[in-house]
Amino acid sequence: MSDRTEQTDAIDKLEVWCAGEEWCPVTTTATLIGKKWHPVIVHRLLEHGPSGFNELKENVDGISSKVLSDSLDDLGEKQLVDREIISEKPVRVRYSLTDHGESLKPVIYAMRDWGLEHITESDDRNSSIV
Amino acid sequence: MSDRTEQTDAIDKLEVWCAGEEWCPVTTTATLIGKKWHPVIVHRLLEHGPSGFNELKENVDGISSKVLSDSLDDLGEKQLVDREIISEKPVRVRYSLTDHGESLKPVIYAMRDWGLEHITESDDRNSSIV
DNA sequence: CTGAATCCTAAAGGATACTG
DNA sequence: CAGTATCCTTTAGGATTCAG
Repeated sequence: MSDRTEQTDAIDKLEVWCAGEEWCPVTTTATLIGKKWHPVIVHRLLEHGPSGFNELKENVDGISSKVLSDSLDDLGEKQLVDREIISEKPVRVRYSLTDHGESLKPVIYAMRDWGLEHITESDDRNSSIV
Repeated sequence: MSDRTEQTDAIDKLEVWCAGEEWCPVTTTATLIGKKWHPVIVHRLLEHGPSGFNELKENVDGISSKVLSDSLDDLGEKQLVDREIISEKPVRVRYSLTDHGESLKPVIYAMRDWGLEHITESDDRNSSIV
């Protein structure tokens, strides 16, 4: 209902965070996804689409319930991820990216691409990425 | 001299970090620049080119000496930033991006672009990015 | 000017167990 | 299935001071 209000709050927080300088767009983004698991979670949601809790946990791999839960809360507050209850009994939930979250695609994919290139570099030492 | 060795070490660390899964390129990148100030530091070096310590500190703005120093050490270990002493007396140092660090440009710029778009949204509430 | 050394606090992350 | 609740450890970050 009052999702406009919540969003405004989130944006206010950002402005505070970026104060001290003629605010920095890089910092803005870093603040949102600069947690250990955030980029991976967003990536998995981009790749696999809307997912249940445990499904997501499997895909992320290595994350504990608590941390995943915390991370999803945080991503929710930041309007990047949406949580939808799709069944009461048994409880079934579906996490998906909001439009806002979806818009991070270029960032996440840039990260993915960089990772791809630079790990390859170690396997394939003679590749000349230069 | 043995910079090849150091680089191999850094990459080994990454591989360890990414173990537990058929390694994840997103995580790889997140591990490297997923610290509070790392993206900003790299960004400033991209924008302003090679910089002295205090110059960099000014450009980053809001960071303490200790944290900047720690961050630069870390970025150095990861072969993203190079440190060069250009004068002994008085001590003058120049930090610059390695090729490796320079290659992060698309990632950092993707972050910057996202930040630009999504803060504008708050100033200019009626803009329809949709 | 360029940091290193200390000390401290807050926050993030993780292990484990349990619940509706 | 989808979490919460605890508890604990680690680490990041920050303030301040000192030094080459």
